[in-house]
Amino acid sequence: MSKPGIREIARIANVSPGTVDRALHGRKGITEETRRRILAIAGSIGYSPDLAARALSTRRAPVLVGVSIPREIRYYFDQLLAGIMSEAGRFDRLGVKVLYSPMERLGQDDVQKASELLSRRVDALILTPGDPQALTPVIDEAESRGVRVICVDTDAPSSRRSTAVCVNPEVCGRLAAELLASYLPEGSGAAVITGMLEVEDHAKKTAGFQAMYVGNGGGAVQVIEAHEDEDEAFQKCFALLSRNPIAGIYVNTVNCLPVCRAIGAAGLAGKVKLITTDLFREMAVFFEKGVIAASIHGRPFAQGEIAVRLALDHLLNGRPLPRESLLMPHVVMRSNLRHFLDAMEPAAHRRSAAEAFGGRQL
Amino acid sequence: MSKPGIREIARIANVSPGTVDRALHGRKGITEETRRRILAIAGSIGYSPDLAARALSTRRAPVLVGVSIPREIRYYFDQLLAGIMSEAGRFDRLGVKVLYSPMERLGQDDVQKASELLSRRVDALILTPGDPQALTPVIDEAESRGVRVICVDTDAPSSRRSTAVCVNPEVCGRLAAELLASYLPEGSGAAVITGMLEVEDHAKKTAGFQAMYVGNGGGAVQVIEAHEDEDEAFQKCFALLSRNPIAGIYVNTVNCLPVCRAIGAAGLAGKVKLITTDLFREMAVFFEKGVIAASIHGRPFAQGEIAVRLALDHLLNGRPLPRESLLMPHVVMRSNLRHFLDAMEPAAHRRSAAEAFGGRQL
DNA sequence: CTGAAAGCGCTAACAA
DNA sequence: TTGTTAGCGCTTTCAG
Repeated sequence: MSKPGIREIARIANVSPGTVDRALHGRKGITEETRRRILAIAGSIGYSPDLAARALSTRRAPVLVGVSIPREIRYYFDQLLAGIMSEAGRFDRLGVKVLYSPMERLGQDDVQKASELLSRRVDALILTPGDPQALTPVIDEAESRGVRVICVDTDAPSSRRSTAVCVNPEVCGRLAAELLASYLPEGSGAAVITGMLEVEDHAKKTAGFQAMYVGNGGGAVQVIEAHEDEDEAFQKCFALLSRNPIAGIYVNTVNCLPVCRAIGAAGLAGKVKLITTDLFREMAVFFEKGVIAASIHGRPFAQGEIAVRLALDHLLNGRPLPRESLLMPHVVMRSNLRHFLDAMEPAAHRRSAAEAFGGRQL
Repeated sequence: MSKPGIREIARIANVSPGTVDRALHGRKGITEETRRRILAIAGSIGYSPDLAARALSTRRAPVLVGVSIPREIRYYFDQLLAGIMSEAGRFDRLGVKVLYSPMERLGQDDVQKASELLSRRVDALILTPGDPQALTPVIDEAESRGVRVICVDTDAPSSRRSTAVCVNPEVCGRLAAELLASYLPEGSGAAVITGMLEVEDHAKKTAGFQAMYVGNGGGAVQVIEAHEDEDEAFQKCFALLSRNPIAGIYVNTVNCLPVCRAIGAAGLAGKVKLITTDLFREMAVFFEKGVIAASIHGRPFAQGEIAVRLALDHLLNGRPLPRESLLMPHVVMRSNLRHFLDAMEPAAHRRSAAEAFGGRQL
C-alpha cells in the first residue's frame, strides 16, 4: 500500500504517465477536459509528487538560497547565520544550498552583495536591508524575476519583498515599559535611549515604550538619540542623569554599554533601573551587578531559522508566504541569563552537533 | 562540468558501479585493497552522493510518527498538537505521516495508546507520560525495538526514552520569582500554589521560585499543594490570604482561576501580585483587571514543533538526539497578551494557512 | 493531442 | 570478489 504515484493516476485515468505529467504541470498539448479529469483523480487519491524522484529526473540545479547579512556585529549576526544554516542543513538531502555573501557591516555594500547573489541565480534571497532605500530597486528586480526576497531582522517595507521576519518592535518597547514600571514608584521619570528615530525599528520600539509606560502610571519619558555612537551615548546619558530625576532607562539598540558606564559613573548603579536590548557577553557583568534589570532579546537564531523555513516551505511545498512574520522577543533577566549566554557559545565548545542544536532551543 | 558520480569513479578505477558502492558503504565482498583505491579516488575527485537518487533508490516505507497526547486540557494540548502537525506537514512530501492516538486526559490510558501505536509500527513515538512509572516499560520496549521515544511537555526520566522536550521548569520558577520581587517591597511574603510536589515539574518550578525569591530579597515563601483541584485551590488560597501577609503568589500549574477568584473575594485584586502559568482565554480578563501581573508561558506550540523536528532530523538525516531539549518560557504580560491570544485562535479564523503559520511565530 | 521510452544516480539482487 | 542489471518516480523527447 504505497503512496500513489503518477503511474497510478495514469492507470486510473487510462492515459499514459506523460499525459498525467502534462496535466499536473499545466503544460501545453493536452485537452482541457482530460486535464480536469486527471486533476480530479489526482486530488481524490491524494497524490503528492515524490520530490526526490523529481530532483533526480530534472537534475535540476540545487535550490539555492542566497544570504547576505552583515558580519558585524558578530555576536548578533553570528546567531542569525547559525539559525539560517541550522535550518538549511535539515534540507540538504533535498538539494538545498546556501550561498553566503556577507557584508562587513549593516548597510554597507548591500546592493552589490545582493546583485551578486542574484546573478548567481539564487531561488530566494535572505537579506538585512540596512539601507532600504538603496536596496529597494534590487529587491524589486529580484522579485520580478521570481526570486523571493525575505528581509530578516530589519525590513524594507516599501519594496516588493515577499516577506519580512523581524522581532515585533512595538512589543519590545511595551514590554520594556511594563517591566520598568514594575520596578519603579508611580510617576517616575524615564528615558529612552535610541539610535535614530528615522529608523523604523527604533521609532516603533520607542513609541511602544512611551504608550505603555504612561499607560502604566509612569511619568515623563525623555527620548535621546545616540546614533549608535558610544561616546555620544555616554555623554548624553551622563548629562541626563545629572540634570534630571530619571528612575529608569530603556536602551532600544545594542548600544547599552556606554549607558551602563554612565550610570556607574553617576553613582547610580542599581538605583536607576535599566532595560536593554539583545544580549552579548560583555553585558553579563552588568546583569550581575544589578545595573541591567532586564533585556529584551530579539532572538536572532530563531529569526534565521524562520526566514529559511518560510523560504523553503514556499519553494519546496508551494506554501504561500505571509506578508510578515513578527516574533515575540524573549525577556532576559538574571533568572535565565545563563541559558542565553550558553546558547551563544560557539558550537565547537559543545560535545556534538545535536547538542548544539538542542541547546539553541530557546 | 557536472558533479562526479559513482559511475565516474568506477570508470577511473576501472571497476563496476557495484564495486564502488560496496567500497563506499563498507559492505562486505570486496578486497581491502580495491576499497582503499576506490576511496582514494572518490576523495580526490570530491565525490559526494546524490541524496535524491539514493532516496529514490532505497524507497523506504513512509516514516510514521506516532503521537499520543491528551485531548484535555484543550487550550494547551491543542496548541501542542498544532505544533506537531505544522512541523510534520512540512515533510509530508517526503512521506512523513503522523498517527494521532490521543487519550482523553493526561495519564489516562497512556500505556494502551502507546502500545497500540507501537503495534502499528511507528518509527518514532511522541508522548506525554502523565504516569511515567506505568509507561516506562512500554517506552523501554519501544526503544529496544529501535523506535525512538520523545517525551514532550513532561518527562519520564528513568525510562530509556531518547529525548524529552519540555519547558525549563527551574527557569519558570526563577523568572516568576524575579518578576514578583520586582513588584514587591523587599522582604515581602509570598506563596507558591502548586499541584503536587511529587510531580517533578511542579517540584522544580517551586524550587526555582524559592531559590530566586529569597536570593532577590524576598521574604518567606509558603508552598501550598492544591492537587489541580479548583475548590481546593480556592479554599486554601482564600484561607491563606486571610491569615497571612502575602504580597505575591505564584501559581505553578494551570489551576489559576480559583486563585484569581480567591484574591478577588478577599478584596485584594491588584494588591496581591499574581504570577501564573501558561495562558488560556479565561485568563485574559484577569490580566486586564490587573489581578494577574504576568504569566510564564510554556510554549506548547513550539514544544510540538521541536519534538517533531528532533524526531525527523534523527530519522531522515541521522542526526543524533540530545538527551533533552529544554526551552525557554515566554513571559506574558499586558504588553504582549494580545499576541498570545491571537496565536491560539483556531486556524479557521485566519485568512489563509500561511497566515496561521506566520501567526504562530511567537 | 497522446503514448512510448530513455534516462537522472544510486542500490540491491543475482550472475559470473 | 566483482560485474551486470533492473528498477525507484518523474521528466522529457520523439513518435504516432
